[in-house]
Amino acid sequence: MTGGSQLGVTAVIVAVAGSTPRVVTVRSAFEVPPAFRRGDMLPPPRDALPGAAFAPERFRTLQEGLRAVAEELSGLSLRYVEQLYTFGDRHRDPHELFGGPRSVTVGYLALVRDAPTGGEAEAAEWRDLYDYFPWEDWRDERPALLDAIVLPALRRWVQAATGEAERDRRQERAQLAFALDGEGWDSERVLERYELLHEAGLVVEAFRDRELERLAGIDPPDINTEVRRDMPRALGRPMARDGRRILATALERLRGKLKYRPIVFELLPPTFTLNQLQLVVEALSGTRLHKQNFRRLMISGGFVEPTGAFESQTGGRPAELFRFRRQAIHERTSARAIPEG
Amino acid sequence: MTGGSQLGVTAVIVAVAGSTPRVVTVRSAFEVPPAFRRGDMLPPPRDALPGAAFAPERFRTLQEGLRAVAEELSGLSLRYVEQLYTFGDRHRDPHELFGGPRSVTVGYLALVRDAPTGGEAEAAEWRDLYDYFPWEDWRDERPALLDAIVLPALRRWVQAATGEAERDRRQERAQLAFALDGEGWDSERVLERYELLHEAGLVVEAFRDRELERLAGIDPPDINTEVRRDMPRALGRPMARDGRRILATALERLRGKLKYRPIVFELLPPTFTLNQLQLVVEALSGTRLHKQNFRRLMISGGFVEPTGAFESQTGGRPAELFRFRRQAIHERTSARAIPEG
DNA sequence: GCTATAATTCTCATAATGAGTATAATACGG
DNA sequence: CCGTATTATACTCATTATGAGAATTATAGC
Repeated sequence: MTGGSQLGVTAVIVAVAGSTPRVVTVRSAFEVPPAFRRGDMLPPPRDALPGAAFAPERFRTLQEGLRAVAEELSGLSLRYVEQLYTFGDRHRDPHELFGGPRSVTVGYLALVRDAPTGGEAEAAEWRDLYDYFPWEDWRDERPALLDAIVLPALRRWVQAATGEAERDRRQERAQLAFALDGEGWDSERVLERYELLHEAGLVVEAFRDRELERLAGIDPPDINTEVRRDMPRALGRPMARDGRRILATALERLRGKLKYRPIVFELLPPTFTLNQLQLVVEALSGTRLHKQNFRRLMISGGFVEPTGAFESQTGGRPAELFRFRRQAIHERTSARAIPEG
Repeated sequence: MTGGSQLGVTAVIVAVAGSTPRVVTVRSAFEVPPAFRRGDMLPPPRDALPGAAFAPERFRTLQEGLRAVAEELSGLSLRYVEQLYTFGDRHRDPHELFGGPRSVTVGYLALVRDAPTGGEAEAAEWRDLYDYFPWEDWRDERPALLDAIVLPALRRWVQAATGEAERDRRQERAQLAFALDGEGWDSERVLERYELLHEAGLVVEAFRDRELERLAGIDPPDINTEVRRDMPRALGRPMARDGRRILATALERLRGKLKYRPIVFELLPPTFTLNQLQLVVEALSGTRLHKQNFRRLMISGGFVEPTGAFESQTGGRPAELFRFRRQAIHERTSARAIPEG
């Protein structure tokens, strides 16, 4: 059809265990056909997002196709599923470089309750989300690698621009995404940051993509590759294909939605303490929240109601168990769902 | 090629002329192959959203493909383009009913400055957005057709449910989308409302879809069809295929985004009065805003700055011309972009 | 100069927010 | 049984944001 494009679905399946946000990954297939392999290549990334070709004859909707992928892969039945974005850039799948069709995939975000630990299905593995984006976790402190690695490298990248106009553009983008001058980090700009790092040659994928283009006989445009073989993974764990781009899109959407829709509850058991709830929100937003104000917003905002039961394994005063108020979805639509401080 | 699916792109191109929100439509092709046509069919809807099959060999990205569609169609060069959603439900394109492949389309929202009136390109036409969703325009008053037609019909639909559980589900959905009991209309739930009307058989498309399934020899599930040939278009102007669903998705996104990102400015000339700005926001949000507070938010929120020039064709005191402050994008990310009252 | 019209500025009560301090209920070591 | 550490929960307060409206200003047309 249409000169060959292949449609698939890709899942970003997220859970939070305690205060660790986790995502399902599978082992990646080798990205380079045997005929093109060479001995000195970067090892292929082990992690990929679960996905499959979309089979229209089997499924009434794309989302059904996605649910099937998740079930077949890990036995997980997804609670909350939301379409994210459709990725169709040229060469997003390396197979296209070696004669394959254009690969287009519809990315989905799915939320599940906690992570079934340990011995689950074959290839599926849960990984810490921040392994892929260490610069996004500001819960304990401003991530050290920002000042140690990212910002200096970005400044060099800005300076290395040819022409003043291009330098200004780079400066503005770096400022907006990474708050170069220290003020104004926007926790939601996850995708913008990842794409900037890719463009500046600071993630392993940038190096790999260039190498693949060379192998395929395309002369890649010369990008600034700070990343060498000897410093792989300095900026987060890589993923196969454009996996990290899709993952960044998911985290960005999640952080944005958290603020005005009560979706955290999809990640929690039926009853929970306010502290558990807060830890989950913090895990995803990557920031710390003011405990008392968080509690105030949840209760007076009508998001939760007390059950009367208590949890006493707290180490201090027992905490009351709450449940989500489903009617909250109806009321006060423009209510914020998490406070700032 | 995974059992045959056809990938396309579809554009929702929006402009606002004065206080009228408009969208580009093209003439629709006949939806039923000649061999299946019958004399007593509903006339095919004249309006369709512009779109085309995606040609991967021509375009590096899906968005490039979309821009090309828009240019070839109307000579429009799009200022602002945003991917909306990918539509891939079975039978969304009637051709699939008659042996065609599954049709999947990536919908885009595009904003352009004003509408080039009159003699534009071949098939393209600008139409009032609210022709398709008359129940969404609350600027002058609560739309009369809500109480006259929609709510009574929805109540009948709720009552007609088989089984109490299903009735409760319908009741809750109708309440959430249309504020059945009078309180709590949420201007953002555009898609939910359209889909509910479709499911309740209150838009012409519901009738048409059933008719098409009959023609194709599929026995359609019996839905409640309030809509008859003799009352077509009572609930808005129909569109070919799932055009109105895509359009509803676009309006919903637009209304949502308006609240926290300064995108209105994409629709305005470089300088404008605050009244013009307000009229455009109102045109899209479908509500009236408090003039003084709107002004306060725009100025103190840093979205606009005065130019010193004035517009004197106002009929009263001349209004100062303002321009958009691009830096506003950087500052205060969580700032609201329109006030409530 | 008077009037109609619309833009603009100001005022004010109320609610929401950010940041604390104070108090309550448990476990545990002595 | 008491004191202490620990965590949950309640309460306070200053500041800002919001919704609503009155008052003032600048034009056009008679």
